[in-house]
Amino acid sequence: MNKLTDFFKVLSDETRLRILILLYHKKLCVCEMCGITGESQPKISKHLAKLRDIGLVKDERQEQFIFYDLNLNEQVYKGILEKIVDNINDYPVLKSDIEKCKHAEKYLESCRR
Amino acid sequence: MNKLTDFFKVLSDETRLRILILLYHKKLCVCEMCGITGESQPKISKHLAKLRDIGLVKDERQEQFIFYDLNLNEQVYKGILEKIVDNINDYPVLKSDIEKCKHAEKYLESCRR
DNA sequence: CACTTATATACTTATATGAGTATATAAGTA
DNA sequence: TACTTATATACTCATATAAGTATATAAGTG
Repeated sequence: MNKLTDFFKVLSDETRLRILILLYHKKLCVCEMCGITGESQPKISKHLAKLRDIGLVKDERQEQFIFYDLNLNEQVYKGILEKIVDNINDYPVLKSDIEKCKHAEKYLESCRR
Repeated sequence: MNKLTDFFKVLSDETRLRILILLYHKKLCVCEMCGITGESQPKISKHLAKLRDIGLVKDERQEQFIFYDLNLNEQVYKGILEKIVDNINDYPVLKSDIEKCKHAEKYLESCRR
């Protein structure tokens, strides 16, 4: 059951929740996630590291960028994220993130600030 | 969204998760929950207090006992608990709790140890 | 009204967690 | 091979959290 409670601990942090909901929709690289969420790179990277450690995401380098993708083995986890997405209108921040992620590429250029 | 992340923080503690899944099945008093889970009374009470504070459970006195019941306003929350229950075979502790809660009354007598 | 019982809370302590800043690493490019 | 860029990690500090023990409270009972 630790795996389940650990999963909920992941979701209990807003930044991580935003990341997971983003990745639920699209494979993204770190600087895209920074751009979309407005959070700093170390912050995003650190949370991604946690997600990676417990196997919820996987990373893959594509040229200069490292792209992250969901890696949800358990059906339960997928179902829970799905519940949130189904009620996305209740969560404006998540909804706005998803909108922005449709044009994620534009955050690639502006990666360096 | 804080409400959502707070909900997940609730679920990230094993004791609270056990309590919520129990209450999902049956209205219970504190000492029944202690008996079923094997956890101490202050521990259970403290976690119930948190659940009460954020409005996830409601309490009601019946004679000597104070019974707790789920108070899930949001459909999302109900849906998430449902996902867990649907996969209860993956979580032996929760499954055993539910079994025990079918005979919860017997923990009323033995409340005082 | 004293006593018991069920539950709640206070206090202490140990541990975990997250943020920010600075720095390291590793791959790509000139 | 030096330089840049993208990402990861280390370090520090402030805050949050959970557990255990002791104690308070509030209702019921003799």
